This record gives sequence, structure tokens and C-alpha cells, in this order.
Amino acid sequence: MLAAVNATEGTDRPLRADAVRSRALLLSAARAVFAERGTEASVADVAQAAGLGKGTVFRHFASKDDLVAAIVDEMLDDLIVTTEKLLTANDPAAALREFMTAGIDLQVHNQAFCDVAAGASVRRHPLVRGKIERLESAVEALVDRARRAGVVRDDVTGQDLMLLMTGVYQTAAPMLPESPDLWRRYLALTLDGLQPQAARPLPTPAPRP
Amino acid sequence: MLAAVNATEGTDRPLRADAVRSRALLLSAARAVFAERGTEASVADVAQAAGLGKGTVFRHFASKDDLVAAIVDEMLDDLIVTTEKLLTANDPAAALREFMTAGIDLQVHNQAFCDVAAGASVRRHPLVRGKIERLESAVEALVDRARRAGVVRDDVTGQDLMLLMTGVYQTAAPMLPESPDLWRRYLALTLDGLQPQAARPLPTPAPRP
DNA sequence: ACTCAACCGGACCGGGTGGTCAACTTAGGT
DNA sequence: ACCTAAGTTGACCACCCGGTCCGGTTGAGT
Repeated sequence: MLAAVNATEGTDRPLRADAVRSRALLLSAARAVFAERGTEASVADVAQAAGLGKGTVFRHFASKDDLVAAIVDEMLDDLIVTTEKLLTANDPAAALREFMTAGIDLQVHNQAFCDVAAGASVRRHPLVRGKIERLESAVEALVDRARRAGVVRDDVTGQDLMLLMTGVYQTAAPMLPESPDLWRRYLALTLDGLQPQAARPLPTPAPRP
Repeated sequence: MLAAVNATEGTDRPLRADAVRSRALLLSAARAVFAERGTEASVADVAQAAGLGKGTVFRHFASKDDLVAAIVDEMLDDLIVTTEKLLTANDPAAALREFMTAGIDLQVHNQAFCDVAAGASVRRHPLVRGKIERLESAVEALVDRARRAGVVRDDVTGQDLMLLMTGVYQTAAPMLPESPDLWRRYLALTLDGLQPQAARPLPTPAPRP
């Protein structure tokens, strides 16, 4: 009933050796299954991929949402590290382009991240909310720097960049099986639209944060 | 078993009066339900909205896919008419912009069309495939005209426009409840990227049709 | 070696899906 | 008025899902 020993360990007694092993198998399997089939893959599939029973999943994670959130959390950590590294890069324009490339590439290779980027309900999970906010501030800083360097139009915001990252992917997504690199075409086109030279006034303001 | 009297009528005996009425109620309900909740809304929900039993749905449509296809077919007809009308408009640049606006607006107000545009399986339905191809040629002609008038970069294709139409919507989609007009921002940004003046060479060719 | 709490597994539950069917109702030609 | 084929219905089926639970297993402190 109240066996909520999930999330970060260490708060309670240390896990037994077999439980540590199961947890690792579970996370690894969930990473693979959610990457391939998205967050809608079933708990039973994850359990089977881990070679464990379905009940074991719910021993380690109170709900499927918690399991998904744990995996998404990892992915966001990676992207945050990448993005914060880019904040110290020499070329602000290249840094911005590389952030977009990294974000889209992640979606191409990870269906679960597509779901998150496109607004899956796991976004509302407290663990994930916090990470998204941290990613947002890193991206905001990235755009600030590019704007000050005059390499992007000055009416564009960090949130715009986040949304465009998913939008560019979604643009190419229907053709993904036939043209796995098509997203680079639309990324280039979008980056052209972000140039200061291309700027015509935008009709709708960026939404409140 | 072989009661496939669906699709266009007239090939078989005329429908009985009550069947005509039921079919109309069904189509009308399906239009509303799928528009609001997408193609994943259940057959039972459509039946209830029509005030009919679930069995009646399957008398008129052999499968849920066929029902969805019938509704999507109607939507595509509307968009095709709009697009072909724009082929005779005076301003090729405005025509192109209006096509994008119409396509995105349709997605905003019709969840089922979002699903189709984003690659839902109903795209493979023969009825829908044909209509999409007809829409594609109309859009191709629209882009040709704009390209010849020099108002869009010359490396852009009709398929690009189709994909960008859904991409722009998807870009703004996560913010739709809070900012229902945000898509206009990203449409403007994308149109800026489509200007000949903004053009830098695209890294990936358009996919084979 | 013994013990017991921690752990595991899979049958099971309630709810939802697309699809089927036999019993009932009804339209419409005679 | 009547008869029959067409139409309607909701219970029913098989299958899937997330989540629960209890009986059997096992790790680890003694």
C-alpha cells in the first residue's frame, strides 16, 4: 500500500541486491521500449523487455506515469547538459543551430521525447516540469546571446526556439521512414526565417511565460 | 457478412428512408465528434452522439476506418475546393499565404484533420490517398505560380508547403489553449523563411513524390 | 542454518476498445 | 392488411490497458 520507495533512493533503507538489479534492468528496458514506441508503450511490454513480471514494475514505480517521468527526466538532463555547454561556445549563431540540431536529432531517435515535446501529459509531472523550466532558461540565455550578437531577429524568444525545435521535427515527421534526413531541410528553412535580414513584423506576440 | 453497402450509394439498391436518415445522423455526429476529439474517439461515442445504437454504425460502415475515411474525405474535399479556387487568384503570394492559413485554421478547429496531417493511419485508406494526391497537385500548381512570380525561393516544392502547413500548426499546438492565435506568429516566421531574399542553399533535397 | 522482511511474478480486476449477432422493429411493395 | 426484406439494437465477444494482491522465493543479518 504505502511501499513508495520509488524515485531517488537513499531516503529509505538501501535496496536489496536483487532489487537494485531489477531496477536497473527496468530502467534500461523502459529507455529502449519508450524510445522505440513512445510513452504509449504498455507497462507489460517494458516488463517483458526487462525479463521481469509486470508486478515488479509497480513495486519500483508507483504508476506508469512515474516510470515514464523517470525516463523522460534522464533525457531532459542530457539535453540540458548539451544546451548549457553551448552557452559557452564561441559562435552564438552556431550554438543556436546546434541546439536545434540536438533537440531534433533526439526526437528522431527517441519517440518518447517526441511525445514530450508535442505536449504529452507527462509534461505535467513535477519531476519533468522542473527540468523543462531549467531547459527553457538555458535556451532563453542561448537566444539572448544570439540576439545581442545580431545573428537572429530580435523579436524571437527562447520559447519560440523550443516550439520551433519540435515544429521542425513534426514538419518532417510524416516522411521520416522514406527521408530520415528531411528535417535538416526544414531546419535550414526555419533558420533562414530567423535571420534578422528576413524579418518582417510578426502578427502575434510570444505567449506569457 | 457481405452487406458492404457503404461508401457512395447508388451502386446497389436505394437505401430505405430510415436508413438514409440514420446515415445522415451518423455522418453529422461523426463530423462533430471527430472534429472535437480526433479520430481516436470511439465508435460508441459517435453512435451515442447520433442517438443510435453502435450496431447501426457497423451496418453503414464496414469498419471504424471506413467511417473515419468518409469524414476525412469530406474535409479534404473542402480544402481541395479552397485550394483550387486560389489557383485563379490575382496575387500568387497572397494565394499561397491563404492556402497555409486555411490549412492551419482547419487543424485548429478540427482535431481529426490534425491527426490526418500528422500522419494518422487513415492516410493509407484508398479513399483518402486519392484525395491527398489531388490536394498535392493543386498545391504544387500553387507553388509553381508563386515561384514563377518570384515571390518564393525556387528550391521549395508543393510537398514542402503541405508539410510546413502541418508543421506550423504543430509548432504552436502545445500552446493552443493559452494562445489560440500563436500559429500566426510561426506562419509569418515560416513565410519569411520562404522569401527568395532569405534563401540560403538547403542541405537536403525534397523527397521523391 | 535459520529467519523474516524484502522482493518477485502472474493471476486477477475494472474499464475501455472495435466488431458481431440474433431478436426485434419497420418501411414499403403487393 | 399483410408480408418480407431491410434496418436497428444492445448484449456479447475477444482483446488490451493500468493497477492490485497474495503466495512463493530469496537476500542478508544473526
